[in-house]
Amino acid sequence: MPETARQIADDLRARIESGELMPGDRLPGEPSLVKTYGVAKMTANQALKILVTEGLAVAKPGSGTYVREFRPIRRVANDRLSKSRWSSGHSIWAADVDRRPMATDVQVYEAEASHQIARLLDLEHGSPVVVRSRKYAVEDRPVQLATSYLPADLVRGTAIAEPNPGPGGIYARLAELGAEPVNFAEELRARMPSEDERSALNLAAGTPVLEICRTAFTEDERPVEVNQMLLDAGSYVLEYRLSS
Amino acid sequence: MPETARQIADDLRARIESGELMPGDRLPGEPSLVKTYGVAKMTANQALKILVTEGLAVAKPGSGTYVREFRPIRRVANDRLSKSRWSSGHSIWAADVDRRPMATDVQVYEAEASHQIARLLDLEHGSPVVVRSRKYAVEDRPVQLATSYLPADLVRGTAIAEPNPGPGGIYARLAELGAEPVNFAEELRARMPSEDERSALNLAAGTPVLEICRTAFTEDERPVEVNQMLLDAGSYVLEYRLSS
DNA sequence: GAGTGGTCTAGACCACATC
DNA sequence: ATGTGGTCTAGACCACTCG
Repeated sequence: MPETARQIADDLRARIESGELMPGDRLPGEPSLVKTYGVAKMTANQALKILVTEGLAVAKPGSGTYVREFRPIRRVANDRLSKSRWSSGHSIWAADVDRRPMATDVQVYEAEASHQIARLLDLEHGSPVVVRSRKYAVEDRPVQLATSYLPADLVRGTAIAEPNPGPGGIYARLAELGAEPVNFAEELRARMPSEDERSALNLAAGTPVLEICRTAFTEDERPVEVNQMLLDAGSYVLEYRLSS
Repeated sequence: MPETARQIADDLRARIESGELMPGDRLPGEPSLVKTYGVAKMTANQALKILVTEGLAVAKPGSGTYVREFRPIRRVANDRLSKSRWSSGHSIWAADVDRRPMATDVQVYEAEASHQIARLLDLEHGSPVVVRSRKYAVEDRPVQLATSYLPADLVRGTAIAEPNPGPGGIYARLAELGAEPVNFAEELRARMPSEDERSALNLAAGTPVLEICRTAFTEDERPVEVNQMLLDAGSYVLEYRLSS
């Protein structure tokens, strides 16, 4: 009778999806599964691990394995300017709107542009760039890493090169420099995190990350900022609004 | 000496990230790891499985475990109308532009709107909707599932209720009905797939999915279509362009 | 202290690939 | 026919949490 671990996982998954086991509930433990299914302890362990890697459950050593909860943050890409006329409110996933990530651990320094960054910013390889690296957290839980790159020749000596760029953020400062960003291109991808990323974001196993690379352009199509973001996919729902 | 499986996985991961092992290369097999690390076979198995669930490797039973390749398709959300002035070409991830997904397995039928769909389409719960379900594939590999819902009162009896909606697709037909979609809202989320989804998309373990729910609105802000998509995250890079 | 998940071993059988 | 990954067992030790 092989395939046992998967079948146990299937059983438990069905009980989760049917609503019998609700988010936050404790799943049957390993000893319980050993008894009810007549399998070895390690098989029971693997069955639970399947649910964990699927993102359906979270293991708390010493306590139990629990059905995962999903309470995402809503990130509206067109936030700054869209008057959000059509379709505000018609959302498919419930999300806490009021929980807003706060920036922590801001680090600012100057470095040489990598090939990739240089290409995106229309710079020579090795040109100096100001790097702004920061972590965002909600209720002490990290949810996003972000690193911005700006041409050093443009922003050196301004508030943009300081940890706190002042009211309105770096975009307000860029506008004051005559380089207001008005167009944005976002490239987006989902994947599993590396070990480093998993520990930095304190991710449970089975949680993917959303990798976003946003380039900001001025009115005359000059790239002035590249922002590389890494989001905990279990904490975010992204929203985009597009018009013809 | 516990933590062995993770350490072996760390070693192999480092060799992948350093470029010593390239995409498509074969990783050391279980017997090899048993010898070089002096561990039990199952520990070697788990080490390889860690890399698989991280999406870094693909196991081919009977053959070996290989470094995964990433050759995404580019999906430009603003495709239809953006003149793509600023920043075409400045992309961060290499992507095959010419590989375009083709629709297969188109199914069209009428059903009653669920709570969710009814709310998004501004309909009464249980109102009739036309459902268009289809699968997209590239070179015989499935990459996307999509299901569209449209008010049956609007589209019943038109080409939209046929498997092949004709040139220009259903949006051209909607325009002919005086309900041309001009505004779109996309909600997006990444997560691990269910078993059903994994088999439908033929996903390797360790591959997340991108879940997109797009609502299309007419000029007078009336929702006329809800399209729920499920993308193989290992096959896609999404691009969005935003303007002030 | 009792219970939990996490991990490892040593050995076994299977289905499948490749040759 | 050989080698591969996939899985299971039975028993063991650990670190942790909880009452």
